[in-house]
This record gives sequence, structure tokens and C-alpha cells, in this order.
Amino acid sequence: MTVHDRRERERAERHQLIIRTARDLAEDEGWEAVTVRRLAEMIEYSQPVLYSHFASKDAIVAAVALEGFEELAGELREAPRDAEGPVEAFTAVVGAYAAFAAARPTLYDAMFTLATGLPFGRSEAPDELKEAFAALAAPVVEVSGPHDPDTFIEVVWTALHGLVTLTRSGRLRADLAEDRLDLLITLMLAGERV
Amino acid sequence: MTVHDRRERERAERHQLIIRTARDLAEDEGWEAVTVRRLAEMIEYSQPVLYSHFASKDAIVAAVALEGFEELAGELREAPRDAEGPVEAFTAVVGAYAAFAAARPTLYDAMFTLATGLPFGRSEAPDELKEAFAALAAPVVEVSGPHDPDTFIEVVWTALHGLVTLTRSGRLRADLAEDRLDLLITLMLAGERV
DNA sequence: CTCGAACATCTAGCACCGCTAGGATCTCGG
DNA sequence: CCGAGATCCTAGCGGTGCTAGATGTTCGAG
Repeated sequence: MTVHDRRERERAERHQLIIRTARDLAEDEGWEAVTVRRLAEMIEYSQPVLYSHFASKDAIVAAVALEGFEELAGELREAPRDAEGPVEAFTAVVGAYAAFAAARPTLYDAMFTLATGLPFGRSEAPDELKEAFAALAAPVVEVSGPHDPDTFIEVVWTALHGLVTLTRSGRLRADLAEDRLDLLITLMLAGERV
Repeated sequence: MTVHDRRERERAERHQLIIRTARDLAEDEGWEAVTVRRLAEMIEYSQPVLYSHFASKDAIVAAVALEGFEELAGELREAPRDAEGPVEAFTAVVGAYAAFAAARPTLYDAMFTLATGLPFGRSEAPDELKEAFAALAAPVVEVSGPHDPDTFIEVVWTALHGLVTLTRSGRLRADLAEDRLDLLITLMLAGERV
């Protein structure tokens, strides 16, 4: 029994090692450097053992993406903690989202550009995803004003996503990211007073 | 002289044929089906001739993307033509942008997700790009209200981009795309009255 | 009119990719 | 002690983007 347990524990550790290695490598050299061969070499196992843990390479980046959603959820929950009033809470959570994307661009790519296989819509989505969305939604609906709350949160989220995505693409004036975020917040909050 | 001219003309035609074939194939079967081998087979030439026209496969999708920016610019210029007043012009151009992305998702991907090599920022950007941006910017700055016009147009564009991107990712309630667009327009216009 | 340079094109192949079949090795219960 | 099952690796398949070198074709100078 104990031997079997140790095996399972070691297997779980190796599972995590794969995810961490993939993430580290992606952050160091970009996702295009993350290949199954390279990963296998780094964890000092042959390629087939990777496939005993994950069905495909995409499943590995999906696992990294899931870690990302978990971390994002944590930071979004933390952000509005000390806020005084709904407007400040909204500003805090939106700022935290933008900060997350700016600080972990590679992870953000995995979550939104690479891991297309992850289900999102409604019920079949993983918990990590729903929790991240909920953590963003909570302070946002508080300032939805006269608008439909579900639509409002979706619009805020998509706008935020577009902002952080294009900011990093080099297609905007690079040094003015903060100004854009401030204006976006202003515009979203202006709706409250309509 | 005339022979040489004919050669050049045929070469230019083949250049266009490559771009059109890549675009058609991508629209039919997705960008992952667009390989150099497949392209070569379809235009009935060997692979190296593709490389006599384009430096890399990425350069081919960049050429498709450039076509996309040209078309987008055209539609954005056309949209506000019959508008009465700046608000209607703004609504029209924003709607045209969303309609373009919804109608040509494959092309939109080439423009914003795949063709990362295309320079955008400021001066070194291709004309097609600057014109598309300008066509969007013209009606948008008219409703920028008290905000900095340059920042306002960037925010509108990024928000719009995020909206159309995530709408197609299946991570939003699929049937409510119009509601989201309407709300986004409302929020952006609310700034005018601040 | 001829012949060598320049051009156009193709065949074949390199190094890599994701992924997997099949065999070797090790572990462990009976 | 032995056979079954788990574990892991070697080797390879069919694909990718890209290119070196050979082959044919065209054209202008002598």
C-alpha cells in the first residue's frame, strides 16, 4: 500500500514538474520554444512519459493556463479588499487585472490565445475559470448602474482584455498604458451616472 | 523589353495568386491548414518559388493581413457616409468594425493574432494600416468630448478589439453580441457628457 | 550564329515538430 | 521463485518550414 502511495505521490510531483517546466520555459524563451522534446529533456524523461500525463501538448499549455486562472482569481479577490466604496473597488479590481496581464504576458497568452480548447461558456467550464470570472464580476456589477449587469460585466471584461492585448502588441503608444486604463475606467463608470 | 515586361507581369500575377490562395484556403479550412507544401501544390509550383516571392510563410500571412487592413479601411470609410451628426457617425463606424470582424474572422485573425511581425507603431507602419486606423479615428475623435482624443481613440479601438475577439472565442453568451456592442457604444458616448 | 552568363525552376533533403508502436526492464503478489 | 503488470525508452511515422545544388531556359555580347 505504502509503496503504491509513494508511486502515486511521485507521479503527482512529476505532473506538477511538467507544468512548471513548461511555464518557466515559456516565460524564458516564449511559447514557440516549448516543444515536447525540449520538455522531455528538461524533466529528464523520454517523450512518451509526457503523454502518460497529458493527452497532448495542448493539454499541457491548458494546464498552465488553468494555473494562470487560479492566480488571477486570487489577485482579483485580493484587490478590492481595502477599497472604500464600490467605485474604488471597481478601480482596484480592474487595475489588478491589467497589472496581472502586464506582469505575466506569457501566462496571459496561454490563458486567452493558446488554450483555445478550454471550455468557458457556462457550466462545463473548469472551476478556476469560473472563479476568476466571478472575482472580476463581483465588484464590477456594483457599478453597473442602470445597465444589465451580465452584459455590463462582459463588456468591461472584453474591453479590458482588448486593452491589455493590444497594449502589448506594440501597436499603441507604448508609454501611455496607464492613461488608457484611466480613461477606460472613467468611461465605464460614466455609465453609472446615466 | 516586352518579353521582360511580360515576365514581370506574370510574376506579379503569381504573387497575387499566392496571397489569394492562402486566404481562400485559410477561410475554407482554417489557418492551420495553410502550409507551404499545400500552397505550392495549389498554385502548381514547387515550394522554392514561394520563397522567391516571400521571405517566409509569415510574410505570406502578413500579405493577407495587409489586404485585410485595406478592406477594413474601405468599409470604415464608407460606414459613416450617410450619418447625420457625430453620434450616428460614431455608431456607424464602430458597428462596421464589429461587422467586419464577425464576417471575416479568419482575416481578422491574420491581421491581429497571426501577423505579429507587422510593425504598427507610428511611422514605420505600412500605409494600409495607418489608413484603417485613420478611418476609424476620424468619427471617433468627434465624440471624444473632454478626453484626450488620441487616448480616446486608442481606448475605443482596444475595447472594440477585445469585444470582437472574445465574442468569437465562445467564452461569452453567444447570442448577445449585439447587446454588448450597444452597451459599449453607450458607455463610450457617455463620456461626451461628462 | 554561337556560346557563356544570368535567370527560373525543381528535386531532394535538412532539422525540427507532435505523437505512438513495440520492446526492454523492473516490481510485486501469489 | 516466477509470471503478470506496470513503467519507461528506443526508434520511427508523417508532417512542418526552409534551402542547397542541379537542371533547364533565356538572352546578350563577340
